[in-house]
Amino acid sequence: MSFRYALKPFITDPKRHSKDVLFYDDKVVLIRDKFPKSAIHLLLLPRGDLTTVAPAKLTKEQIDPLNEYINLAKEIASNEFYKIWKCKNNEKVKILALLHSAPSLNNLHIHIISDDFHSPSLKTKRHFNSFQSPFAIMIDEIPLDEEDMRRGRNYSESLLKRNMQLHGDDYAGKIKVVKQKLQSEFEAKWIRIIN
Amino acid sequence: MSFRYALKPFITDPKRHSKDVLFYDDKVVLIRDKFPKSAIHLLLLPRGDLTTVAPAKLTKEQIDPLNEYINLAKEIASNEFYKIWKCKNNEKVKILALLHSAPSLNNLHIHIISDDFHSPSLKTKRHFNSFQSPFAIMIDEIPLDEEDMRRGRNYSESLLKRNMQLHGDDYAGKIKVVKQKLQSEFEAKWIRIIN
DNA sequence: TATTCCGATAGTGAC
DNA sequence: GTCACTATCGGAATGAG
Repeated sequence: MSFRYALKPFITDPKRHSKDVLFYDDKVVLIRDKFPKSAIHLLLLPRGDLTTVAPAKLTKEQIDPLNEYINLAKEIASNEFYKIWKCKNNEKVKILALLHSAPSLNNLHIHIISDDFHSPSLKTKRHFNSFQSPFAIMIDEIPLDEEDMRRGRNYSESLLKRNMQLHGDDYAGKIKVVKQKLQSEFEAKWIRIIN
Repeated sequence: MSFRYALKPFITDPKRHSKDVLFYDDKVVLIRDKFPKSAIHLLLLPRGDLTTVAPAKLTKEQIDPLNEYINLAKEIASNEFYKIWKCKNNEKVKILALLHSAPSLNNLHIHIISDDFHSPSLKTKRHFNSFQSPFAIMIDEIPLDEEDMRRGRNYSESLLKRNMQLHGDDYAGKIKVVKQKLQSEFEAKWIRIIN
């Protein structure tokens, strides 16, 4: 089987992967991303026919029934985050729910991810842009407009190659600099809970 | 002093560098290249006013008096080569005399080099193209035509970035493949003399 | 185009 | 569109008693 179906075993048999599964029922499976791009990074996997739908083609009717699961997943992600990190100034962690406009894994998966992007697995400009450019389709953007260019694969891929932008600053392709910036921002806000 | 004058000490004081100097008189110094790009690679350094002339601007009147030195240098290079290598089929080693059209070292230097380009110091496409493209000005091409594009630095530099070509085959930028090819050709022809 | 160091970029293969 | 590996490509510094 191709790497493009790496998520399929979790959908078909969540019990077999209890170590990585945080929640499941007959509609969804919630797992930890194997290569987390933030301090907390989960994937919400619909189990039914939805698993074959392209993110850019999702309809309101398809996404609405998932909203309660998305909120649940955000809550679980938040709890997982607070198991490890404590805020220095009483702010709450911000959890995003989004889809990649041109994912490489074929089973539909919603990213549930904290907004820090501070992680050893975030290594490349593509990683960064897949969350910090319009390549990331926020859940509330669904359904995409009929003319949205992210329906086209070529345009979506071009978004991954563009210069990295953070807080309005252009970092070109300097991922090392971006990662240092993200790290110092994270460390300014969060402190690890010793356990 | 800038790296661009790395050859100057040899010209001004050849006695001080006897380990690297194979011949000198009041007109020239012949040294081993510090980063040889072939089995044998020497540099012939004119000592007088010629040391400041750009290779592409050399005149016939300037180069003619050097011809006997060039022949001597080729002879010395050949002898040095045969101290280490023996041909498997009685062919002679071919020694080239050439200049780089846009050298990075400012003192005029004529490369005296065997035509194998089999050396650990030949590492990059630029190295290869500096000898195996028109960037290499053969001694008998001097003086260059007035319209020769190699008089322009931009054009000369572009020659270093072009695809590598060997025996009419295009190797794109694949220096690893080119080096393997050069190595097998060298080993097919020459055998090291144990000493 | 001198080298060297570092980092960004690009192609490949995975079953 | 994934990751991991390898290799290629690209800029910057290089000294200075």
